[in-house]
Parts: sequence; C-alpha cells; structure tokens
Amino acid sequence: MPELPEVETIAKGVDARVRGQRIERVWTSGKPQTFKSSEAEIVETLRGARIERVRRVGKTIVMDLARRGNKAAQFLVHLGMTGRLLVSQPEVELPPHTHAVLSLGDGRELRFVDPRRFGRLSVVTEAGGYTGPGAEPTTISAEEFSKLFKGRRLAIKAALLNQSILHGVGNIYADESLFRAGIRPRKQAGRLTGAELARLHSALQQVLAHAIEMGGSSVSDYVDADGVRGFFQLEHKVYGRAGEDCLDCGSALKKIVVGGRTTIYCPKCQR
DNA sequence: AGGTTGACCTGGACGC
DNA sequence: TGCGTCCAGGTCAACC
Repeated sequence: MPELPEVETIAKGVDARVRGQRIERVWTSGKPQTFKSSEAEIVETLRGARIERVRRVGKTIVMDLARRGNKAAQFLVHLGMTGRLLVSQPEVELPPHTHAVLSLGDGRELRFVDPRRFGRLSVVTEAGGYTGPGAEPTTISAEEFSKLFKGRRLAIKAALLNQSILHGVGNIYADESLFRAGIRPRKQAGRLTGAELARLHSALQQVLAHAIEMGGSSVSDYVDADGVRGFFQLEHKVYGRAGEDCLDCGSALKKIVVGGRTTIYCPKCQR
C-alpha cells in the first residue's frame, strides 16, 4: 500500500504508541509467504524483547529491540500493498487476514493485518542491522543522487522505482516528482542532463517532505496508526488523473506503462 | 550484469 | 442482484 511518506507516518505513530513496551507473547498465522524469516525465529527473537524505537528505512518499518544479555535485534515489517499495523485492546475482535499478534506488557496488542499478503515480516540479528537496499532519498545530496543514474539505460521512472538504487519511492511519488521536474518518465536515466538531475533531486525531496508533513497520501483505504487519513492526495498533480487537464498547462494528461507500472504524465510540460 | 516481464494475492469498482 | 473483468500504493524470481 504505502510508499516512503506513508511508511514514515505509520512508523512515527507506532513508535509513539509502543516504544518501551516489552513483547510478552507472539502469535503468528502460519501463512508461510508472510514470513521472510522463519516463524520460529521471529517468535524466538521477539518474545521477551523490549521495543526501543520504531522507525522507517526505505519502505520498511524497523523496530529496534533490546533483548536479555544485551543482544540487539530488529523486527522488520514491510507492508506490501495492503499491510497495516494496528495497536488494539485485546478484546477488540481480530480483523480478517491478521497474520501476527504481539502481546505487549501493558496488555495491548500490536497486530499485523494484510489481506493481499504482499507484506513481509522478518527479524535481523546480525551486527550492523538493517540499512535497506538502496540510497535514502530524503537526505541524499544532489551530487550523490546524480551518480546513481550514470550509465543506466532504463527509463528514469523505472530507475526511481528500483529500490536497490533509491529506496522508498513508489508509483505515486515517482510520477509526482517527474512532473514537478518536467521530465518524461520514459527518458533513459543515464541521459538526463545535469540540470534535469538537479531539478529531479529537488522535486523529489520537496514532494517527499511535503507529503510527510501532510501525513501521506490516502488512496482508497490507507490510514495511519491512529486511523487518520493523510492529505497529500489533494496535492497530486498527475497520479490518478489520466485524461484530466494538466494543472499547469491544461493539456490532457497521458497514461502509459513504464517498468510495468501505470504512469501518468503531461506530454507538454514533461520533455 | 542490467533490464524486462509476469507471478504472487484479495477486494473494490465498474459494466452488462 | 449477480457475475465477470480489470485494476491497485510492491517486490522478486525467472528470463533475455
């Protein structure tokens, strides 16, 4: 479901609610696909651990854990398309498609619910911890950003979506930042000019920062940890607007497929 | 190795 | 109302 701003909003909300809690018990659904580490390893790592902090790396929610004997570990939650993390009182009925329940020291439960099952749960116990597959888009310098695309022959839109290059950007924010930078989604990444790379770096960081401020984009049913919808969907200039008028020039927005994903752009403003 | 495509799932929207 | 089709914010394995 969520991209970087939504994951960041959710991670902040969950952090505020569960930081410092001890995990007393763990239940898992047994749906193998959901568990990237084995269920036994997840249960073993989580049980008895204390949640030190909840944060975002790429599109992944990372829970830093403290365990007995000073052993550090991390619980990773990737929400896929439809995953949700809920903090509930135990008497509240379990929603359908619940795949994991962590019972906390104060009696509440942290629940992972995911109808479509594209989400993934795993644990990391290696030193160094999880750093994500690619570069962090919110803090990368313009210079480092430009280097990422050197010599790449794939479309810039596909490059933005490739998590091992830059992690956290998904379909909405790729289209929105390319529109704001005035760049064709199909343009080869390695052929962007220095000026285009500078505009894209700036547009992407502005779009992400603004979306985080607005609590993310609520398309269909996305809500944060408090059940509150984000508001950035009101700022979408191209995403979800195929055939409608460009807000800058009035041309009809075009819909194409790039890297297997629906892509909306303005044929006049994006060259 | 880099790049592309289809598979993985469920549910909601839409058309007939 | 009911059924079929299409589409969805994300990966990832398998192919070229």
